[in-house]
Parts: sequence; C-alpha cells; structure tokens
Amino acid sequence: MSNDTNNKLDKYAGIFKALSNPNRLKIFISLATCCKPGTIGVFEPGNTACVGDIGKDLSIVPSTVSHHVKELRRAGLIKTRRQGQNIECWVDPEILKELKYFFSF
Amino acid sequence: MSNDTNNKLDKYAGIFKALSNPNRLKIFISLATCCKPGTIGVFEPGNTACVGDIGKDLSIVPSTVSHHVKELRRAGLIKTRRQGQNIECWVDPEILKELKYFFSF
DNA sequence: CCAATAATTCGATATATGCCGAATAATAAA
DNA sequence: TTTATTATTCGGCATATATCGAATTATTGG
Repeated sequence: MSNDTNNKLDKYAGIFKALSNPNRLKIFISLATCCKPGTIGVFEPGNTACVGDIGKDLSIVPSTVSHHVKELRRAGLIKTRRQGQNIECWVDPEILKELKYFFSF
Repeated sequence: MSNDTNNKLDKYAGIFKALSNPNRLKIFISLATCCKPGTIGVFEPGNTACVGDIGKDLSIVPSTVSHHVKELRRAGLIKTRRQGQNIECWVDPEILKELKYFFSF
C-alpha cells in the first residue's frame, strides 16, 4: 500500500476517532447545527459558538471541553479563532463534503 | 435532550469508534471496495470476503481480525454469515446511505 | 471417528482515553 | 493595576482498547 494511501487512511481514522466520543460528537453536531442553514464555515456572528457556550449545554467542565475542542481541531473537523476572551469555533465546510464523498463507494 | 436523540448519538459514536482504528478502517474499506461497483450489500459470490482473506492482506493475526470484524458488526457497519468453514463479510449498504446523510447539514 | 482448516474466545500486557480539579495564561473591565 | 472572566495546561486516576499467542470450537473431508 502506498504512503499516500496510508496518510489518507490515518487522516480519516483520526477524524473518526475524534467523533467516536459521545460528548465530542455532541459538540460537533452542536457546532454544525447552531449555524443558520447554509452558513456552516461562513464566518459571521451567530454562526459560531465559543468554548463556554458549548460546555453549558453538556454539563462538562471547561477543561474537558477545551480538550475536546482541541481534538476536533486536530482532526481538522473544526476551526477556531480568538475573539476577545472567547475562542470561536465552527465546522469546516470542506470536511463535510469530504466525509460525504468518503462514504460514496 | 430526548432519549431518542441520545440513542442516535450513541449509535453514531459507536460507528465512528469502529472506524477509528486504522486496521479496522482498512478492513471496512477493503470490504466496501472489493465488491463490483453497485454490488455492495448484494449477497453474491465475489461481493464478500472471509475473515482469512482479510487478514492476509493486512498481516494481522486471525484472532485480531476476528476481533475487528466483531466490532464492525457490532457497530452495524458490516454483515456476516457462515458459508462452510468461512465467515463471509460484506458492508451493509443502508449504513452507507445513512452516513452520507449524517454529514449533510 | 480423526485430521485439517477456519474462526473465535481467552488471558495477558502495554498503551490510550476521558474526566476531573488545581494551577496557569490571556484578555477585558473597573 | 487590580479583579473578573474565559480558556488552556497539568497531574492523576479509572477505564477502555489493540494486539498477540494459546486454547477452544465449528466445519469439512478422508
């Protein structure tokens, strides 16, 4: 198997690992659905959520939320950027396309 | 959050956990692509692979392959049936549809 | 029935993960 | 500059996972 194939494999395994934890999956779905339809990945107020907001809904302590956000970012599923005291998070629209394609055998 | 929503969440978390291991992902992709186009989940000779075949390609010992197959089956990603001494495995076509839909936000 | 082949289960071990609370860092507001 | 808010990092613990080899079960063929 080629090196390229292996890289791709590890990339997707990493993505699925990030989504394999129920709380992390909840966070991902929250971020994907908190946006107005058609605005995922469009950087505008109201299309993002910050770490604190995420934690409130799920009753998870901030340190754990932070850890999960880091994992989602590492996998390439979400993007983040600091806005004042908050870190805004949103889902990368490209990765959604890729994932849909991944399951098109 | 409703109980139904939680069940769905756990179901998908389980699916992604099954795909989060590189070797298991390889097995899944092998099964999905070993079939002739348009024949995934169509139960016919040549559209399935047995546990032994799977192990050969990946240099994994049979006991480990068996464990991985069990996990993929538990997650609902693949189906299996005994055919003589062999256990035939194939990808459930329904789950592929569902997964494509899952990433359609 | 006995030997061969395929697959599963079992036992063990090393590694990874999820979670929390405490301490730290970054930014904002008074 | 001091205080408050938000988020990250760190240390630790309990649990889960991946993998292997050995033993066991299922099936086939002689």
